[in-house]
Amino acid sequence: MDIAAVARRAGVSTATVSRVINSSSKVRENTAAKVRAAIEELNYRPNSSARCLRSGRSNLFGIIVSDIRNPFFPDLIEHFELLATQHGIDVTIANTGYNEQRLVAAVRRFFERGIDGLAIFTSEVSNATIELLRSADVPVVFLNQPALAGDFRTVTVDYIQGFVEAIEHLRMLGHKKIGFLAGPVTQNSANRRRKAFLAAMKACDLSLRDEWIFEGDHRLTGGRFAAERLFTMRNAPTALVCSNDMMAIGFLETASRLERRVPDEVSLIGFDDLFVCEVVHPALTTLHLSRKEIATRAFYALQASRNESLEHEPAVISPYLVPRASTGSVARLKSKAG
Amino acid sequence: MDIAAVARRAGVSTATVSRVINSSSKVRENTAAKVRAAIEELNYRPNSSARCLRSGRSNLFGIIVSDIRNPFFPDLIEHFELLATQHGIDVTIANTGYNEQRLVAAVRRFFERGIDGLAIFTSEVSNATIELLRSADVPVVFLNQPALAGDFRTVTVDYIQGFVEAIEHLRMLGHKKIGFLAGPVTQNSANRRRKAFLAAMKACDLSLRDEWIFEGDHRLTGGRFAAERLFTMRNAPTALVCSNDMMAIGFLETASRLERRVPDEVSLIGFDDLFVCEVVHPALTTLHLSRKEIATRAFYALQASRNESLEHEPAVISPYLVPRASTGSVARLKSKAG
DNA sequence: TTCGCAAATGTAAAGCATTACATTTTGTGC
DNA sequence: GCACAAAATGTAATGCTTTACATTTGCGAA
Repeated sequence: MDIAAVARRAGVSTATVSRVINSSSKVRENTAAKVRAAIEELNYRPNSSARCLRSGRSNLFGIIVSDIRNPFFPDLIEHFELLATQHGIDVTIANTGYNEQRLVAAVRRFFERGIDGLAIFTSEVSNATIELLRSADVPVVFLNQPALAGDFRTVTVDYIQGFVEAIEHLRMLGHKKIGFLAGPVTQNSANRRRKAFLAAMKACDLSLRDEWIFEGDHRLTGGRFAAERLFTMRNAPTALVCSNDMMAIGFLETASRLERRVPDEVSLIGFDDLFVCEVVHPALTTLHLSRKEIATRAFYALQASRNESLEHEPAVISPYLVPRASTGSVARLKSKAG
Repeated sequence: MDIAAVARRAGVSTATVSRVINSSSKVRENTAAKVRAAIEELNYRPNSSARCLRSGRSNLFGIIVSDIRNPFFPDLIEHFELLATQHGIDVTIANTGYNEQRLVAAVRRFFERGIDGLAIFTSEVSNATIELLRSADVPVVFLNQPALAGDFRTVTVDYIQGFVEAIEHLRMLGHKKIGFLAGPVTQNSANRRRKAFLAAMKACDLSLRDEWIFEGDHRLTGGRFAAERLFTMRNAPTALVCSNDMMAIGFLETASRLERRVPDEVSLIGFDDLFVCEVVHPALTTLHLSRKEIATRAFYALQASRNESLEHEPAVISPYLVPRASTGSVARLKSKAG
């Protein structure tokens, strides 16, 4: 059941069979039909190792995420995979668990397999990794690494605009003491969010105290710790914006355990809009970030790289606020306190 | 940067280099060291297409899940991938979205890539698919397809035992009118859960009315609809066991929207123990199903197949009850009603 | 009918690692 | 120092497809 068998059966050469399979050059319709019939009858499937070895193309895209347990990423994966499959491209996935070592290992493995494109949806990207990526001649697209836009394609999120929207929303509700639950300093994507938040606060003419910035880890745990801290500090912020939903959800969980009420005691805003936001209590106000759009932009960026179409306009995604029950008027809060 | 370059640099033949890489036969330590040095210096990485083509081994396992958005599966994937990586095996993932077509397509693609093992964590498995799997000589392991245990390795969940535990728990709380929110009839795994629930009810000497069985889809939606039905029916069950957590969570969401109280008006039990169970309101009582154990058993089943070790004992996983806030005493319920 | 050109098809090399088999080296016992 | 078995290494074929280049076919014009 190799290509030679098909060729014999169809009474043509292997080259012709190959041409039919790849539609790489014209074959008379008559001949093509015979070949297709033979393929069908023998139930032939080309061996992708051989194809990849010979042609240098694998028809395989790699996608690397930092935390597959964060529902943000499965969404991203699903959209990306669907799109790729529609284009006849396979996708292979790696999860780093926020670990740079695992990222490098994954990149190596992918390169050995000769992937044709690589989407990196993680933030822990060291210089060594960048070098590694540069050395291989493979199209790469990053999420939220605008600093790399010179060398690689990028899809970035307009965090500032998103945070401004969140802060405006809180201000309308009367909040002035707004805190931020940040991601780990070791991740440059988390740092971008942090900086964007500061910039947004400045843009909104609000001042931010150092002790209103809480350090987190982008997982549930980070939110849990932050809640314990916030509810025991004096002069706590009346509203907290979180760097992602997972932490906001962890915050809610602990708040509920401590019998503290959101938004009555503190208003909370997340980031991402995971499906869980609708089912937690109270439903979480958050900034929606479209996974479909990110996946689509990333995918086409890779396709464009492959086709040497060199227009290099970085895609920018705008999040937007989805108001739910976790944010409330500061007046209500004060009346309770007083 | 092919193997010949390494061989030249180390002053040996390509065969020797290959032997060092694969530790396939003895090489004098002295020689091996030279080879390793050459590999290091040239930063050589073997081309996996060539290896796979020649050896017939790809060092690649495939894993297919039915719904990557259901947090159950990312957990499974993470554990499986971690284990595989530790054993030097790559993992490639496909998501079917409960669609049999996509399952078949994924299997085909995987076979073309010459995967060495395939873990199928989906339930929509048709006979045509079984045939396809049988025709290829690749180790396969299924989750919850005990009917296939004759032909393939399987990991199964002891649903009956799990449901008995859930029902006993409810009975202790005084419930006798217990309903079931089932998964789609088109999935045989869902059917197994349904049958197991019926068996468990019988084992507990409880009777079950037909109208207390709700049809769902194993996603949030199914739970939402079920809640709307249950809260408007007369003679509704006082407790509801769900075929999975996603539906239970959808149920909670709609209950909250309808301002109906769980467990005051109805007790709710889920299945899986997703991370969200702790953060929804009320926290969801559920049956914990260990993803780590499933992943581990499945992985070693594949490894065993590869090594021709033919002991064929199907692994059985026992879920256990995790009581949380969504189940309550029926007395409390009656006092409210009365 | 014949010529010439473009289109279609065929031939065979190449891509890179593994491995059966052949050959050389090493080490042991005398 | 020699013979011989065992261990280490080398040679070259092999896996399957793609593709550069060579050849044949088809077709319109003369």
